[in-house]
Amino acid sequence: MERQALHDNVVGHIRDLIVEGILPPGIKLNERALCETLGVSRTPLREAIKVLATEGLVDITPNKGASVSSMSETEIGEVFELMSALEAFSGELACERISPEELSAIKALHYEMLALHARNDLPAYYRCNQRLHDRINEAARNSVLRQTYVGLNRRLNALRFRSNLNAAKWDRAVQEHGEMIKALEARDGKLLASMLRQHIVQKKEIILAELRTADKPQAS
Amino acid sequence: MERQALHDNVVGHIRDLIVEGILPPGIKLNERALCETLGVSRTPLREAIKVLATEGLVDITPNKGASVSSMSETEIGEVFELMSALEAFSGELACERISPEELSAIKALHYEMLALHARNDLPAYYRCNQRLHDRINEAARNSVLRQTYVGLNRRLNALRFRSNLNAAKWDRAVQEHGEMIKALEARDGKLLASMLRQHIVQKKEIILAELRTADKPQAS
DNA sequence: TTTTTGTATTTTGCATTCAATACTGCGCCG
DNA sequence: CGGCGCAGTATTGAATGCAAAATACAAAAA
Repeated sequence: MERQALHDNVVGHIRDLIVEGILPPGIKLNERALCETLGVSRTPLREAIKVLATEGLVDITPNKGASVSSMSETEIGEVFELMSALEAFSGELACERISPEELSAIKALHYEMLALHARNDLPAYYRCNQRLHDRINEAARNSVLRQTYVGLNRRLNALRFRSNLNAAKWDRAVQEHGEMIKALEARDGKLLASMLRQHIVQKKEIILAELRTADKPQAS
Repeated sequence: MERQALHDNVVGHIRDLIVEGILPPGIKLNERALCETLGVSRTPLREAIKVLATEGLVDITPNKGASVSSMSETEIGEVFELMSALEAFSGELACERISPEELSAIKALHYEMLALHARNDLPAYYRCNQRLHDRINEAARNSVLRQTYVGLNRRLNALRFRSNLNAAKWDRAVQEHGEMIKALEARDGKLLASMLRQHIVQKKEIILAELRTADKPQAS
């Protein structure tokens, strides 16, 4: 194993632990414990934590240590809001730049999602959905946009809201996807952009509403 | 001075050196030298470098050290492209959320810019311009958007293209600003967004063209 | 003269060590 | 009985030390 790989691996490893939900939001990161888990000393580990903090996945409190970032409701809303703009912009660019092969791949994913919807397999549907949006983002052919998108997406994934969509909303999301694919095929950038934006805003509303109903009962 | 402040100060300090152009793109960051300049040991310095690398201001080559990031022409174009979307979105949100005071402040900046334009003071105009766009971005009231915007802006500022706009283009930019202010006053989000986007795309074209003419002569 | 190769020096990456701050738990006092 | 203070411990932040890699340089051979 190369020498520098160590540091980057540590970043990637901890990031995975966070995004996979193994390290849930708010949990304290004990340096010593993580060192033993990852088999490295504190120096590279601390470097990794600083990096993850700049990525927004970790919060550092001076002299008190680091913890997995737990976003406030408003911050979650803000991330979704920005995501809506990035998705919309991705869609618009994708309409100009997508290749036939990429379009086919996206259509294939869409059909896969139709199947998963019919089969009522929500987790697989989510994974497929993520991949589809990723493909659109990649089709925009802008690596800076891509980086930004991926970074924000990780912050959201770290929160692990696998919302259990009710049937009506799921149906609607599927239908929206269908229309979005049509717009992409027609290379109608403006239309796709506005649909994607609306789609994400919708998602934001659903998840924020769910967060509120999930928190309130505990308080009462 | 607090204990943790040290690390963050190191990040801020080096970042300033880069954004101010004291450390120009491509230059190698000698750890030992920087340690002496900043009066810290290598540990916090290296942490800072890793952070700056995640911010995109520094490139790290394994076992070879760090250097101030020098973007390719395509990458610069990509950053501008994303900026155009962020500015547009900021404008749209600002139209919904801006306070009368914020609007007044922006109008004041605009008038200041008119004066500077008349006085032909380009550097001051640029600073004012930057502040105006910052204010719009802040008026969008989305801290995540703000963070992303600031980060990208720093990467561009590090490149230090203080382009010496010809009169016609400068006039045009000033006029566009006037129209943008009108749209903001009218709370016409869609209009402001499209204008801002066009404005930044314009800026991108100007700067990329200038980069090409600045590079080609050296090669020939 | 140019290239190549072997060595010395520098520089990077990581581990360890040291200092300072925060937490814990126990006794003491109110 | 409960709150407060103080010692002890743990944990964080930074400096130092050490091994591996890269660079620089010089001498020798083509």
